[in-house]
Amino acid sequence: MKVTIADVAEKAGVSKTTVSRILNGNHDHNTPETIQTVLRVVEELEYRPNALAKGLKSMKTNVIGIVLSNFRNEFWFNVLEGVEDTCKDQGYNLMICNSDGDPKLEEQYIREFQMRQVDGIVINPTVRNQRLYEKLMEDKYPMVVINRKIPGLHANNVVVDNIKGGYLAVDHLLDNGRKHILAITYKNENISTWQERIKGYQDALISHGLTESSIYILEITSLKKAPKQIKKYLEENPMIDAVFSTNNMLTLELIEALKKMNKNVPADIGIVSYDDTIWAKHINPPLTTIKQPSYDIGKEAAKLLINEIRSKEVPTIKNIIFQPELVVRESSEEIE
Amino acid sequence: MKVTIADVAEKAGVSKTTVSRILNGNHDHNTPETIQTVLRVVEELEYRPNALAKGLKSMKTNVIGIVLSNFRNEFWFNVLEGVEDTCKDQGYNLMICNSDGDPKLEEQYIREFQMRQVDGIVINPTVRNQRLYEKLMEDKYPMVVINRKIPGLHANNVVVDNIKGGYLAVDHLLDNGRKHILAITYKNENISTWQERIKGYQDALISHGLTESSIYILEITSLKKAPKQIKKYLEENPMIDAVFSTNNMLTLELIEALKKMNKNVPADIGIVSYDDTIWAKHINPPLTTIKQPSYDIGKEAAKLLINEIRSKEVPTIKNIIFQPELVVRESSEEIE
DNA sequence: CTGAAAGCGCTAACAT
DNA sequence: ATGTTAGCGCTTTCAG
Repeated sequence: MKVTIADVAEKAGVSKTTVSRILNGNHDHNTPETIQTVLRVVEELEYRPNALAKGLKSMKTNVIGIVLSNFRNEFWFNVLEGVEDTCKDQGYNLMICNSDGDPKLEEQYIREFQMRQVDGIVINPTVRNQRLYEKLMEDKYPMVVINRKIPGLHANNVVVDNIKGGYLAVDHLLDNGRKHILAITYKNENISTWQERIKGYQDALISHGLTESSIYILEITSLKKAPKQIKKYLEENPMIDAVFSTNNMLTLELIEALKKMNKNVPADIGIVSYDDTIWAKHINPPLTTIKQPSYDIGKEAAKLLINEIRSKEVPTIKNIIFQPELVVRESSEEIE
Repeated sequence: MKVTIADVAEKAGVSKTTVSRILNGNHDHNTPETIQTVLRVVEELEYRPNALAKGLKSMKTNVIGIVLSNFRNEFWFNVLEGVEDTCKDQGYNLMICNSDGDPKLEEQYIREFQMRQVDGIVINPTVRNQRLYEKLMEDKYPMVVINRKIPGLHANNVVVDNIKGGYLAVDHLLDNGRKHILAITYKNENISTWQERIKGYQDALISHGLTESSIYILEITSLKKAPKQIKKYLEENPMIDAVFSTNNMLTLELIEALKKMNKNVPADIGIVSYDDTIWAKHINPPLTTIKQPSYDIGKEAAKLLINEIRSKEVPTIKNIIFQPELVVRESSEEIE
């Protein structure tokens, strides 16, 4: 049978109140002997407080929920690691789920988090549940939005400067003599990240004196079909001499396509990819990438959230923007 | 303010019991009108049952915990995806944490899970908390051990046949004309996985008529130092013409080392790696790998666990062994 | 310095 | 067909 606080109290010959107080560090006014006894009995009985009962009273669970949109990308694991580390340090546990980009699922998971009295949530939003997001804000439910921005929502936000990322990538390619740069994106969703990366792409073109006619954008809708789509596009646009890939999984498919076309990287086509994954430098040729501080994103997001949860007054909304970084390798090498 | 079942009951003009019954589907004996009214009020008030209170009564939380030992390996993400999918289907939520191979942390996390009344746990054990594991079994705490075996523990277990994996890899290399095969392992822990893979390696050597003198094993203790360690070993043992890498992250370092030594793969050194990661086929050259059904491991483990949680009688302990698969690519190509 | 008692939100006998 | 009541295990006034 489960041992409860009553069992401890009885065996120690004190009241539940006393046990509770001692276990929660409110023993300013307890006899050292009482404390000793209680702690000993707790040991003997291997008493573990029931967090459910505790939470029911205090309405705090010390659990935070995180809704991701994807379990397939290394990026998210680094983010998770950051969140986990912070949670561990601060005494929180993590409930994790994956909306898989589905707004229905996202809503369901958030509801479940709320029912479970999760203290707050970190979310990479599908950006398709505007009413829900607004409701959460109205209810002052502690929340941190990561990676994407929700248009018109004044919420805690931890993102990377994606315009900058796109700019860095394309500016670098142009500097290295590339003239006709194709940008490829994954999934046609209303998602700020790749739109901003494309914005950066365009900014770079403009700042190098290029015009609209130099804009080449290909939207990939499915990873499986990607190699074919890319191949087709490159055949139809033979002037392309570089590709800016806004997604690291997509880059692998791009390379596949180029291999099939017998195109050489970087001689024929230069590449800059997004996210400095563990394999980026081992690919042939080693990839130039835009590196995002994924671990720090997770770490900061969790800190921000826990801060908001703990603060008594209404906390100020914070907007943290991390800077991406260009990591130069062979795939974007200079051509004359 | 939070709306509770009492608020709903009052506004609907019925008792809490009635609301509870209707919300939980026990409305065999309720007037259709009552049901209507209650559901309407629930809508209006946006009532969400408090899972904490519910759990406190029923001593079931519909949460399962999972303790991983690592967030850095793609393998685990696939496992997680499998677990998640099953949980979603079965109405469970997931609490995830990362022991990082540290037995202290592992113990702490399991304790927290228990305090939170998590219904059961899936664990990739550090295999260093024997007493704890035994205690969990004695307490009949629903548990499924994945990926590794805990010596002497008769627990639910979902693993891949690692001996087979090692055998497949090395048998293949020998068939393709390799004579001196080095096996590299990561971390010197008491861990069944790589020990078994090494066992398979040895079995393959023996079945090809080779003796102890053909055994080459290198234990890497740190990923960072791996390239140097490997380089040194290969220089000291120039007869080596193939490497069986028991860990996919290690393979990347191996390739790094070979690159520095100007060794050609597969001409000079053949490679078989473990885990068919997304990048394996995009590496130069494309890697021959041992593929593990990681998603299915997660899926089965979760099913097994939920089964045990739900079964009334004492459930039989199950031991599921998945078979690995050899995926042949260029890195292990035949030599004369 | 310690205890009694109320109550967090919900469910489930046990009435009616 | 519905309501009353007694807890689940814990914290927290309020009293002593």
